[in-house]
Amino acid sequence: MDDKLLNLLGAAALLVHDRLAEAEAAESDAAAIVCIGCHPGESIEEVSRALGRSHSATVRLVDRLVHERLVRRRRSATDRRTATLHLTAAGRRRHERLIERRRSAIGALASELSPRAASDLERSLTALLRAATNTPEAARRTCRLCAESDCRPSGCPVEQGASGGAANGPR
Amino acid sequence: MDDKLLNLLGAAALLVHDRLAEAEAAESDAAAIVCIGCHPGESIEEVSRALGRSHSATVRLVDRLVHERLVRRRRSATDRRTATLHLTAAGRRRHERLIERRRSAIGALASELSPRAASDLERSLTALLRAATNTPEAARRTCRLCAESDCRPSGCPVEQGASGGAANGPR
DNA sequence: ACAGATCTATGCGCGCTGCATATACCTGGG
DNA sequence: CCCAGGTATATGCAGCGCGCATAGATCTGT
Repeated sequence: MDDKLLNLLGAAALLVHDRLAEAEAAESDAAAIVCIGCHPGESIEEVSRALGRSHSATVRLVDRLVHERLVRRRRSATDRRTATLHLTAAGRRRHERLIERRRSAIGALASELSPRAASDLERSLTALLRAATNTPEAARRTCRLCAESDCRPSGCPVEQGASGGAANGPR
Repeated sequence: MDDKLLNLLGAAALLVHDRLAEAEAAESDAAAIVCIGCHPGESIEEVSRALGRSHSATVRLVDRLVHERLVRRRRSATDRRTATLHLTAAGRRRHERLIERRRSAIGALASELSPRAASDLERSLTALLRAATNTPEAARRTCRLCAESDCRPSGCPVEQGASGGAANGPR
């Protein structure tokens, strides 16, 4: 395996991450908004696994978002221990804004690519993501900031990898 | 521009970042070790710019590393305000270990790729990194975790982008 | 020689974290 | 029916790393 490729991959990941951080579209709060926005009704426990944070950290995180009137926390009807989380109208607007910022931050990078380079990149990243994702949990984690509506129609390679099948899910 | 590609790029960056974080080879302390290891004698101010942290945060960071006997802080002979930073022997060992962890974390991802996909990825990432880097400062920042010895021999696209030229630096 | 810039260092308060624990609730075995 | 063990949320606590504001030392140009 080519050591230079490893550096390129690491550097590119860092570059993308930095640009997202500048756009305030990276990590924690943003991921929670996206997570709750795409999967309404999930519990704190589920969100904490998708975010890779401890349960208590997620509790405080949700506290903050509730305090900012972005998230509503209700008790489940069927299991009165668990909370069900939903975005408020303001939360949905924030979600939209996050997706938009993410799109433009990454778009600013990708727009420099030639069509040829773009299709090379899409093919090779698809292979990388599919191979690296084994479980649905890992898929949730990897896609925790994605705009799912952009990916789903043409098939998310992360989810495909997670479902174990080679191409399009279990047969 | 294809919105799906944006998601793929964002997800892959997150995946790589998470794997590096698990390997404790991401951010702050690690970046400082690599930074000082590759550019011995630099000042706290220079390191803080490469890391993208405030000056005071970098002072405390260096304090910690000095306290762990990984870094030596001396005063410059020519400018007695500035500190010159160097790794100790233990620091160099840590540097080696970090590079090794990073290599294996990213290698575990990249090793799944077919030779064809790997060369596609290398070409397209090279284009991406070159286009996204305009200044030497940005290059330092993007490469703050790289194993420079792996990249330099065959030309780092980040540095080439930073030096302003289209291909191989200014003519 | 003095003013302003530059570099390092520190006091302070804040925000987020994980650990340990408390409380509430569900589930299954007797 | 009741109780033990598991699960989910919430909270007290202490620690860490951060940035802001500022102090002190040193350089540079006029």
